[in-house]
Amino acid sequence: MEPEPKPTRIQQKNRDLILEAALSAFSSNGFRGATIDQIAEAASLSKPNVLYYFRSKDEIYQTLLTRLLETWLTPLQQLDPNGEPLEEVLQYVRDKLIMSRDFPRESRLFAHEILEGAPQLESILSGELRDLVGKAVTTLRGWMDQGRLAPVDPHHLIFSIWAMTQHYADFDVQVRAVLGPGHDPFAEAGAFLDNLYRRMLAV
Amino acid sequence: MEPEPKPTRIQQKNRDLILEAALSAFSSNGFRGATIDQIAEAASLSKPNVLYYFRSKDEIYQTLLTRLLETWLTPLQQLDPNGEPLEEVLQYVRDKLIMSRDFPRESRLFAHEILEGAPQLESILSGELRDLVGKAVTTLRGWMDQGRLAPVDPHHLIFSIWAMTQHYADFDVQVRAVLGPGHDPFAEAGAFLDNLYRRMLAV
DNA sequence: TGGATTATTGACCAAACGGTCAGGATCAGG
DNA sequence: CCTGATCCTGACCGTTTGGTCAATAATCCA
Repeated sequence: MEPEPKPTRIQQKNRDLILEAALSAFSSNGFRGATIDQIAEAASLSKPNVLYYFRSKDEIYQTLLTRLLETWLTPLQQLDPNGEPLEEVLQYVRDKLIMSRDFPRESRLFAHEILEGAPQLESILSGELRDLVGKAVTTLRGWMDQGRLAPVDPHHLIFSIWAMTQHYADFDVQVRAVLGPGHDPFAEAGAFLDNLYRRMLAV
Repeated sequence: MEPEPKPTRIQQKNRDLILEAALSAFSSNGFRGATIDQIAEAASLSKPNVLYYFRSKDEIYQTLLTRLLETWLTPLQQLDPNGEPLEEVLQYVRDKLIMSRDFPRESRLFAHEILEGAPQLESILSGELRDLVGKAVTTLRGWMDQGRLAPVDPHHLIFSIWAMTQHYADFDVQVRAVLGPGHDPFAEAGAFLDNLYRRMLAV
């Protein structure tokens, strides 16, 4: 095993700077579209200096992706089997919409990765993610069997929540262009989705 | 005005070949991720030959995008104000889901473009598209005012349909990874969405 | 069939890109 | 204040990429 020395103060700061800059770059241009120069400039570092902290562009991307994945999946884990079914689902929808509003770059980063066939995430998708979703599906199906939630396909219920909440981050330009000025997409979406899932899931 | 000579047989064939190859390349790698060599190989042409038919990579992309946009927006225009409200909406959902199933590359091409801020489409989004959506919104609102459809925000109703149907094309890898083998995502989604919009919109 | 038009390509170019390296600046600890 | 470790950079390298061009091949039509 390698000693794995603890990072110095400067290392901490610069690694964070780089990852922050990389998040912006990768999320708006995809992996291939983003350049190290771009990241370096956004982080106010020289290109060789960026490559002093990360061995390659790939390593920056990989680090960013895995570091963000956990955060991204947290809300789904908070679905409480002992809670009030409808309220639990609505809370999940709210959480996901808030994440789209407050962390649109993260959402777009994952969107890019999946769109391009998820070369880095494939194993996680059909591993950790599948298990996590599996648990949620069991919980949801339990509620439906008990007659506390209208019976719908639980997998597709989850997909629908992902699709509709992330849409407001990933397709933000389109949403705003179509709505025109004088709209607050996220506020309106909050009300719309609350109503939608109440109607769909109320027994 | 330029004479604009009519294309020869060979021009017709090779332009189509190139656009077909470009659709595959751009949809799976985005604009920057795709290369002219890649397109040339997929079209079984040499790179200079590709550039003989299109002046630049940009021109290929632009041509592809505008040529596909009309097809992409057709279903929304078919919303008939004189039809049965619920049935009209359900038909639109069905049409959009079929397009996701049969033309996933087109869906991903647009997804990439919007994700990256829609540099080429911005004017269309807040022009033609906004108008088109505006008409549909008027129709929907009319139905709701007449009490023939449950009252929901028409704009976000349309967004929800886009989000949920295109999700199955754009996030195909994720959907399949989470579902595991032995599933037909599009068939299941068809039933799920039919039920969803019935429950949401029934008076 | 001949000559003009159209189609095709190998060789090439400049810019952008990911990455390396030797050497100098800075910093932390004794 | 010295010394070793960490930090930083200008110059450089090989490759990829978008695009050009002169020359050759195929096609068309009078």
